[in-house]
Amino acid sequence: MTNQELAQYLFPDIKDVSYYEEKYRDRTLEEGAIVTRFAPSPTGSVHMGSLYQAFMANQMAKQSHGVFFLRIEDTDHKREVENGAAAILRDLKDFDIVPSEGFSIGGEYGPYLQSERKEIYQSYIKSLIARGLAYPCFCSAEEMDEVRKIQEATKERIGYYGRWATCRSLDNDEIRKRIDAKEPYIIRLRSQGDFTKKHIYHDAIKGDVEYFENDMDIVIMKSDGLPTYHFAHAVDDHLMHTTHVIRGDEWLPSLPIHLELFQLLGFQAPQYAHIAPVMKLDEETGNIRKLSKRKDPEASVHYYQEMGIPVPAVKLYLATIGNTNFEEWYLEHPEQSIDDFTFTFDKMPVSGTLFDVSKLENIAKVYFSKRTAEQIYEETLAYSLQHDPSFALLLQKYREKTIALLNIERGGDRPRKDIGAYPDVKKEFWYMYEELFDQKENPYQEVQKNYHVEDLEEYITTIYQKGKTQEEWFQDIKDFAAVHGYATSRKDYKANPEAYKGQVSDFCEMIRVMITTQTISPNLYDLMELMDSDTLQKRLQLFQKAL
RNA sequence: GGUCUGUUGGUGAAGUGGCUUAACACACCGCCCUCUCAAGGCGGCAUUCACGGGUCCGAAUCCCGUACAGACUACCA
Repeated sequence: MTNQELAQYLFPDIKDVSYYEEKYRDRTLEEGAIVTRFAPSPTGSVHMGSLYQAFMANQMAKQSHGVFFLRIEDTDHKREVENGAAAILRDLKDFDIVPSEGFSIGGEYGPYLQSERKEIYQSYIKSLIARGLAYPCFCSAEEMDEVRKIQEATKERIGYYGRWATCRSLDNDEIRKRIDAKEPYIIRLRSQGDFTKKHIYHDAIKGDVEYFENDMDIVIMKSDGLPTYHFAHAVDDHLMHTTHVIRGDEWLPSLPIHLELFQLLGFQAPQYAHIAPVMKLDEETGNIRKLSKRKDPEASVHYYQEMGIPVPAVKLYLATIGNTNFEEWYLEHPEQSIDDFTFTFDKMPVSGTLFDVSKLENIAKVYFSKRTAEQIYEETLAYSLQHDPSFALLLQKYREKTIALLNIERGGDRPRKDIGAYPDVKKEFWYMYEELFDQKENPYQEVQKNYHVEDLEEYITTIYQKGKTQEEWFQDIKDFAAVHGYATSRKDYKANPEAYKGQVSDFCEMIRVMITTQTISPNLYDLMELMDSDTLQKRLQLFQKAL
């Protein structure tokens, strides 16, 4: 029995590869357009590391007027999660990463679900068998375990290659007999590689990497008739005309396999770009490791939605770690957006990036500082409706007041930067809502100081008036403080601290603590302007009682 | 065990043989300013680029070795 006859016998109804080559023609795109993809397994919600990859791939395609498509790699049904693919699509959409083609979107290079491409893969496997470049293998899992044990004991390379590849030399007629006898089998590649030959591949991100030719007769078709990742990757990315394979660097070690597959199949290999993983410091072991979906809450993209960190801030962070020169560029062009920046592969980090939470926070704060009070109000309301309904009610009740609060020191060259997430609005201004203030028992955190409450009472009852300008207001405080023994200049006070009760700033701190219970708050003048006189009186009495 | 990749301050990092007495950003600390809080400004924070050799007039940058970390080594992707 010849190889051709064996191929025909194994896959009698499978079309010739020329059919598919004809069907999936070259894309017509402009010069330099990047065709790339996001190709996850349908295991449910997207992981931060995957989102990062999808984000970069999307930017690369977009900026080059190329294509970013979504392919679902569901060749392993054991891993599959119900509605996993839909969850992926939704997560991507939440982050404004919208493929232009692919699963549940459509396109001319589909189907984009690998389990629906079985005949396509088999067509190429058939051609490989016909050319003697693939063969059925009947080795059982138990046999393979035995071989591995021997290889471990003798310290040989582990795998199915060379003299270990026992099914490699099976006679075609015997193969046929065993298949007729319903013996289960898989299809392996008949590797032509030589493990002693070393080459250099230029990865778009990693640069030159050294590798030995692959000589493993890897499995290309499983006993269920579906391909393995390696084979599906080669066939799909060829037929879908992917120019750049952007994927995690855990794939780097299988590069030799993929290169050989492309070569034996007669395909032009794509440009590979292996992305370094997002890492995290494991507090238990003290080691750095890949961010894990199971162990780390921040690995889930939903975490950021829960925490109230806006999507654009997360994307800004991804851009920051994605291209090392992005951060500086953004600093120089604060009014521009991510899409105005041109990402390049060679500016992507080569080694793993530690997930930097404080950096994210800072980026979020800067992001918030550029938004308007109305925008923040609306978004905080939307967030609170889901996560903090009672606060949402207050926001609705005091809409104008809240916007006015959010407007304090907003805009201009030096905006405040104290809101980094939606819940911060409550943390920042809770004391301005009577309902929340009343709920707190003994709220004052800073009563250790020797405050002169009698001065405070006098100031509130006789001096303070709403409706003045900030300059007038402050002049009043200064005058009052001076009369009551506070230093009006820092230098005076420093020169002779014994002579004063304190500085004007100490007097102001007292007012601040009385109103807000804390020593840090937005501009006191604005807060007082937004508080009615009854409330002010109440706060004064409460404060006196607390001291 | 084997193969591959990486290693620059607390963190992200720039750096591709001389312009580096190692940018920039975050964090932290200090000072200044605004006669309030922030914001802002200035300064401090690696005399040294994991370690050991080598090449060179000259190395964080090139080569070799060691250590450490990570990934892969499935009919998982």
